[in-house]
Amino acid sequence: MLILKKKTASLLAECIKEKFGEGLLSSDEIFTMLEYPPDTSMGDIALPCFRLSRTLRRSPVQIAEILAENVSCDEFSSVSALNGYLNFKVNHTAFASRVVGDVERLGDKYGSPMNGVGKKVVLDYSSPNVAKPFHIGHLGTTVIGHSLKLLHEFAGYDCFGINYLGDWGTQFGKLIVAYKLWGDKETIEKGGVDELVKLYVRINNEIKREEEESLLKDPDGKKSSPLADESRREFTALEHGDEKNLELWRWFVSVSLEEYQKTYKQLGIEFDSYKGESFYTDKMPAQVQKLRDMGLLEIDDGASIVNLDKWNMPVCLILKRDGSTLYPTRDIAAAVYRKNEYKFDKAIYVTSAQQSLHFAQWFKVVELMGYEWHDELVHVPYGTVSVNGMKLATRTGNVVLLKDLFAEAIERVAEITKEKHPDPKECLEIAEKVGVGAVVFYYLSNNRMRDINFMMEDALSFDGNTGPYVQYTYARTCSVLEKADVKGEMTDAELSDVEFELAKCLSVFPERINAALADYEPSIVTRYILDLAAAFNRFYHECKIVGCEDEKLRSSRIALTRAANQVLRTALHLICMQSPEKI
RNA sequence: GCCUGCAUAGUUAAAUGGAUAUAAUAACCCCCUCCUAAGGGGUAGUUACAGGUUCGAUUCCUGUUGCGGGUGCCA
Repeated sequence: MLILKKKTASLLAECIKEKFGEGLLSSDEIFTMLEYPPDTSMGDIALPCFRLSRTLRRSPVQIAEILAENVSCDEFSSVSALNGYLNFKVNHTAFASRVVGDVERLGDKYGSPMNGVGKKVVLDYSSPNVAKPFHIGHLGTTVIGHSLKLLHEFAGYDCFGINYLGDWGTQFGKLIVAYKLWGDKETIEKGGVDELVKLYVRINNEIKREEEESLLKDPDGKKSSPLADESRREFTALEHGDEKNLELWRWFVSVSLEEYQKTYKQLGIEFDSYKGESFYTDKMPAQVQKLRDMGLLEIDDGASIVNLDKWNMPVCLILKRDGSTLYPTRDIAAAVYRKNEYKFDKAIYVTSAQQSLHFAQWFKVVELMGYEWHDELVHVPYGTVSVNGMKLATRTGNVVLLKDLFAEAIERVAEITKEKHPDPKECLEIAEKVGVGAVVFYYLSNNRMRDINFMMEDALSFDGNTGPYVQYTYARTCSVLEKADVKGEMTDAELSDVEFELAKCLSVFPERINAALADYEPSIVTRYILDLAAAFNRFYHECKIVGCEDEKLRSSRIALTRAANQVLRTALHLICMQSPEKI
């Protein structure tokens, strides 16, 4: 469709030159004015002539009429004027042949803009905190991040996915203390992260209790807790390389990671690096020193800050009063390390929109430090998740673990699947793809900036605009192709509207991919998939494919089905979904 | 206070400044002797408010209201 639009634009530019005079409008200008009519009965491509009215000094209606009479080409079956719009109807058969031919020729590269070749992108996403629950709140960064990675790979970029694990900080002091007091190796090896979380929650409660007690004893004094003090000591020991604590820490990390891997595996996600916060601890002092040397640091109330008044932002804290580092410090050090190590052309950070200010601040600091690559840093924020209308809160227990969510989805799907697929192994395989896919699809349907209210019933439903619907459609294309007697290729058989609409939908895929990349917006792909699935299903219902008696038409229809199959598979992959051949 | 995001059928969501604002869902009604009914078709129902820019505004600007987030020693 893109090519046709370009061709239309140059055709129009020439015609305008001829009828209205030299140098009025370039082909590129006209191209941006072309659009798709809301109703296909009007046409397939349209040029609104209102803006032309001033430069061409005629009424829009007249312009449309003049152009309609003077533009023609064999790609169009008709060119007509209507209310100031110039409408082009595309020749069905020729157009479909070309589109299907493109898909056939390019295969799983069809739709790729290929503008990332030779460039490198690092993506920072998912990044759960070790020994804390991996819950539904992490779904956004995980699937948006991975989808963006896949999209960039599709565009030819060399991609590097980083899971910036929250694997450092005072919580490990607490965990070490809790483990020494109440922990038990076997229980944790068996229970995994859940057991670590239990220990963490328990010690936090204990600390809170101790602090309250201390206040009761001495209402005017500072609250104190021996356990908290002990935790700080243990973390300091860890920082200083205490071998015993290091060993425990490594173990906590590996236990957590092992469990996260299971979820990642269900999603088909692999990371290229798991370098977490701990990795960058020794890389911060150099950056702090650089800030100091450049005179960017100010001491305010004992803390070291970078003043950002000029940019209408609050100060960026670099060092606490006690000299310890903060989140921005680590992010800056990590960015510098990654630039040197991976030589990225773009670094993408996928986090909740709550962190938008934080990113704006440290991006600015990086700029002030004179790193010329500051404009290669991109923050991709997304809206807050709530579940069934309630905010996520560990305290109130409104926390849904990702593994539980997926398990629930898989179980529900299996209920239906087992009727069609009695073999338990096959049933489970399908249920896993469809169950996980349902959740992912539901999440990625939304514009990422919108706050999402995760309604369990909707996320796990199978009707309408859902993951199961599109996967089912994909399986349907597979089933048709399996039954087809010939490979199928486009012929000169006359095509009806539904067939043409399907071809049109296929032709628009590259444009949607471009839009998704430009906006860092996977939901554009998700919505495209729905359009394509709907177009295919209508085609499927109205047209007999393998049973079609006209040999030429059958061949064309099979070819169309194969093209739909290819594009659905490509698109599903780009939003982290599997393409089951049977459902 | 300041900064920032969001506001569309009962509900969840679409709509590069363009034509009659799309879908899904819930409700009602059709379609399996037919390539997978997790499907297709039909009926009914929407742009928070007030201005402005424009030939034209759901879209851009200003203000109001409502909800969310951020705002110096958490990440």
